[in-house]
Amino acid sequence: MSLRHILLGILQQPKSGYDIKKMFDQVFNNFWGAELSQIYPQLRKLTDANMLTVQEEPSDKGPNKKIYHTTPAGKEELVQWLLSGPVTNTEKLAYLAQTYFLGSLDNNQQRLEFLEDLLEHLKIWHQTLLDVQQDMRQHFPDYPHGLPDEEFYPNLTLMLGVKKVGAKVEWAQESIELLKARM
Amino acid sequence: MSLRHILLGILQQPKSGYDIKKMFDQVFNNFWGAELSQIYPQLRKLTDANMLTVQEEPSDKGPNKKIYHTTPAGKEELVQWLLSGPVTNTEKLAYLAQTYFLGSLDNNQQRLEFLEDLLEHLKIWHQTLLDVQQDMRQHFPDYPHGLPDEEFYPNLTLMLGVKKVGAKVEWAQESIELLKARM
DNA sequence: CTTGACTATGTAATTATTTACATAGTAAAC
DNA sequence: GTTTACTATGTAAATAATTACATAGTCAAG
Repeated sequence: MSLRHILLGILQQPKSGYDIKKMFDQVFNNFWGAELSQIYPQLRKLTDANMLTVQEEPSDKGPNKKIYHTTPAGKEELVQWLLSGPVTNTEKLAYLAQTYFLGSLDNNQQRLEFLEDLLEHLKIWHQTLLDVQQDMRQHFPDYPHGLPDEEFYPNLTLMLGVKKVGAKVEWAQESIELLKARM
Repeated sequence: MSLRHILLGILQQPKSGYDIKKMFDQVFNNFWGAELSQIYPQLRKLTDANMLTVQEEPSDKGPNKKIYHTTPAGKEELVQWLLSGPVTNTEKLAYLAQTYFLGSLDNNQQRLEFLEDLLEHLKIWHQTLLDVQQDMRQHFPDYPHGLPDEEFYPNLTLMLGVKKVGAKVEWAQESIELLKARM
C-alpha cells in the first residue's frame, strides 16, 4: 500500500488531485504511476483519516481546485514509512517477459520489429526524463551535493532514472545488432 | 493481464505450478514475480479455456506433481500477445519514491542508513542474477549470437538484468558518497 | 458556433494481487 | 521420534489497480 504514503510525500507541498497526476506523469514516470481514479479515492481516505485537510481554490481554467494539505498526523505517517526501511517490491516489466519468449515467433522479421518498437518507446521515455532534469538544472546549476534538501533527494532519483533508461536504450540497441547478426 | 501470457510462455516447456514459482524467483526475479496463490488459479483458468492440459506425475519428494502442457490454442494465444507489440506498464519502485521524500527525515544519520540498507539489498539481488548467468554460461560458452533460440532470448533479458542492477548498485554507492559529503 | 484540447473531479465495475490460511508428503538432522 | 526444511497444491478474504464511464468548465482555432 505505497500509494497512500507517496501521496503524503507529494503533499508536503499542497496540491490538487489533478496536479498530483501531472507529477506522476512527469517527475515520477521513472518509478511510479497512478491514475486519477486511484488518486481521488485515496485522497478521500486520507482526509477521512485526518492525515489531510482540504481547501478550495478557484482554478485558472475549469472548475474549482481542491488543494490538499498534510496534517501533523500525515507527516508522522510519512516519516514512519521512511523509517521502516526500503520497500522493495518485485519489478514487473512485461516487455522483458515478452523478450524472453520471443523465440516463440518463428518469423525473424517480427522479432526485429518487436525490439525496434521497444527501442523507440525507451528513447521517448528517456527524452522526458532528460527534459525534466534539464529543467531542474536550470534552476539549480550547482553540483548536486550543494542542493537544498527539497531538490537534492529528487535529484538523486533523476540520476538513477537517467542511468536506468540509458542502460535500457543501450541494451535494446545491442539486442537489435545481435538479432541482425543472426538473420 | 500479463500473467496469463507469461504462464503460456513458460509452459512451452511442461512444468508444475511449483516449478513455475521457482522460475519466477530465480530466472525472472529481475522483471516479474508471482505468488503460488496467483499461479494455481491462473493455471486452472487456462486449463478450463483449453489452453493447457494436465498430466500427473509422481514427485521425488512430497505429493504428486501436476505437469501442465500448452495446447495449440495456448501457443496461438502466446504468439498473438507477442505480435501485439511491447507491453509497457509503468514501473513501480517504492524505494525510489522513498528516496525522493528522504528530505522529510530530519536526521541525516537515518537517511544514510536508509541508503545503506538499499545498497545492501541491491547487491544481494545482483548476486542472484550473476549466479544465474554464470550457470547459463557454463552450459553455453559461445558468444550470445550463436546460442539456439531457447537460450538466445532468455540471455538477452539476463544481459539487461546485469546492466540494470549494475546501474542501481553504482547509483546507491554514489548516493551514499554524496550524502556523506553533505553531513 | 462548434469542435478539440485541456483542466478538474469523481463513481462503478471489473480484474489483479497480496496475505493469510489450510493440507499433506518426504527426508535429514538432532 | 520429533522438529525443521522443503516439496507440492490449493482456497478465502482483503486490498489494490485498471478500465470505462460520467460530468462540467475554459479557451482557442476554424
